[in-house]
Amino acid sequence: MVTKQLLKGLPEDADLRRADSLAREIFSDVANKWAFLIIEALGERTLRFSELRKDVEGVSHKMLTQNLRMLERNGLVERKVHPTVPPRVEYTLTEPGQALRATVDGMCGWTHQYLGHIEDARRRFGA
Amino acid sequence: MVTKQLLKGLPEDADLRRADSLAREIFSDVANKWAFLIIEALGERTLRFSELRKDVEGVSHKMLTQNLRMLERNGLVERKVHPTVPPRVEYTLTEPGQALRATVDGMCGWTHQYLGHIEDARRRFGA
DNA sequence: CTGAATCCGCGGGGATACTG
DNA sequence: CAGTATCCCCGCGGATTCAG
Repeated sequence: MVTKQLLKGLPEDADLRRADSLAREIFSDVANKWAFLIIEALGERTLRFSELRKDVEGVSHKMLTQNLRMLERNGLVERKVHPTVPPRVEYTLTEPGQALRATVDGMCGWTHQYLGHIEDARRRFGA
Repeated sequence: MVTKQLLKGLPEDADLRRADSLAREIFSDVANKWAFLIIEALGERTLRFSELRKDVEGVSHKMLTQNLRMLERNGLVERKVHPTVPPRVEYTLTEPGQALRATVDGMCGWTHQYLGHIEDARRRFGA
């Protein structure tokens, strides 16, 4: 199983362990609510900071910048600054970002599909 | 786009809004690092609490219980208690859980595939 | 408009101890 | 072994301010 190797750090070899720890780090970075919502919001579009702020409901100024920096650092979004006044900054998913979006979309679909199941489960759990 | 409706709460109709807010809630619950790692660890296997604790590296006792409760509440994992002594509790992914695992697996694959890209991006960002 | 920096409160989350 | 409860602290994350 590919994921076992990815996530569990078999102590075979120094390089493998490095890659593995890096992978876990990336995983921790990206597997968070805001990152997902941002990726989803971007989709195939290019959006400005302020537009993202509106689209990603409930995100604070700070969290948005923070996550955008993180995504940029990992090469998931590209940040393009237009040196106008007032400044205009646009964010776009890179190819790796697009690839991950497929996963996020999958999760959105999943949520839709199982909304009913989940509501039921919650009712049952309430007891 | 299905996800837009899912994540942005179009104010059409009361039921739609309810479903949407629920969806966002679920999304917030599940889109977190520990939940993903737990789902990944469970895979097709059934694991005991202590086994999970070992497999999901770095998770604390508290976080594990907390996330397991959450996943159980949402019907993603089934919790089976064997009334023996000492007690034995086993966790298994339900069908919805399995379905979501496909997504999580996708993300693991993605991480593998783009490890190189990401390392490069980080180096570039360092400047 | 974008974003860095600062302040600060609250809660996430670890450690520990205790029950069944 | 599994789970709950308590304590406590650090850091997330919101609000605000200042800069470019």
